[in-house]
Amino acid sequence: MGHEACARPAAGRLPVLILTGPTGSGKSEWAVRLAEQAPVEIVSVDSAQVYRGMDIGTAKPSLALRAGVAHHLIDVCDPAESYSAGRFVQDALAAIAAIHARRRVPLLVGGTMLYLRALLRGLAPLPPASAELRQALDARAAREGWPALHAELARLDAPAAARISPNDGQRIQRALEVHRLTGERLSDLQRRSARPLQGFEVRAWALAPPQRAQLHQRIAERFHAMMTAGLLEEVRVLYARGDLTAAHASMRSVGYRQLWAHLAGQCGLDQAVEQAIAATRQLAKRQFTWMRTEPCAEWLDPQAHALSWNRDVRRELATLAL
RNA sequence: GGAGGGGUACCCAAGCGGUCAACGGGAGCAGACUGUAAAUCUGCCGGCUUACGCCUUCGUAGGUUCGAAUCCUACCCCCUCCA
Repeated sequence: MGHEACARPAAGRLPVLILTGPTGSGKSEWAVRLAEQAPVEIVSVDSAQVYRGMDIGTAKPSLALRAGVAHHLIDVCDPAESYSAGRFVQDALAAIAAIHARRRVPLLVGGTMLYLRALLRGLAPLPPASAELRQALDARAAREGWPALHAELARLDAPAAARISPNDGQRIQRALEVHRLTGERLSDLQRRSARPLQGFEVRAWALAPPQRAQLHQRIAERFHAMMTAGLLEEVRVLYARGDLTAAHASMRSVGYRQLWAHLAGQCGLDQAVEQAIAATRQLAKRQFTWMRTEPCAEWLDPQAHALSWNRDVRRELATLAL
């Protein structure tokens, strides 16, 4: 993905491998199998696996598995905090550097496409979120409605407002926040961004199950398996902590959000499960949309290419002098 | 057997003579996406069509009417209550 992935290697650049795909496409298994047979360490690109205590619902690799194969950027954040794309870029670059220092190859695996894009194309130098500001903006939006704040944004940063829907509270909020924090327009700041992976040789693959219906089937089965594995209990523990709310980024994750609503008495369990499965399908669909706009990843059919991919990558890695 | 209530597009559901291919919601499909992104938002959503438009729909079959998802008749199915 990104232009780097298209460029053919200049000799001597350090390799960075990327394996992405929609939820349930099997990328984690592929990655682990490769890492068991090659000098590869896995860097998770997953906005939910970063949270501690969210294991079953995020399909997090088990501790036993992680003891055998190095995984990075898992369990790095408490669910009461919010992780972010900016933090991910920092953390991922640090992990990549550390892996290279061990003369091994980083394999970035995950489906959080914004994180991947942030790493490949870079983020503008924007300030991090301000909880107080956001709270104030939320309060105003509750009174006046987001369209009113959108109108304000149109006065402060017309180009940004033009791109953002008057109903897109999240983006209106961020644009206003950035303006308030920096005195500059988001649309100006976004013109500047470095390319974090510029110096590396990047190879990217995307697992794309060709049959949507089959993926949907898998997604449903996987969620039911999570329930059997104790997902409801896991969410109940988080619910019982007392310091988390449905508004936390962590608790808005697929599966957690719906089961949280059930625990809060807002719907029956069957309904929550059904909604969680639908939300997972929708997530997978959005991931496809990202994948289609990133022309530089090579698409693979997970059924057809599992063995050949593994073999080809190992062969390629063997030629690298680390 | 008797008394009520109901059958609307993939699902739920409004409509109760024209302005109805039929309000809403869900699901689905497509798209956007720069520090919340497993988030947030946008468009499409009976069929054919780029569109104008045309065609087929509101349990089934008839009927009333210039005109019916909406009124009448018969029939089929579902639910509740009484027997």
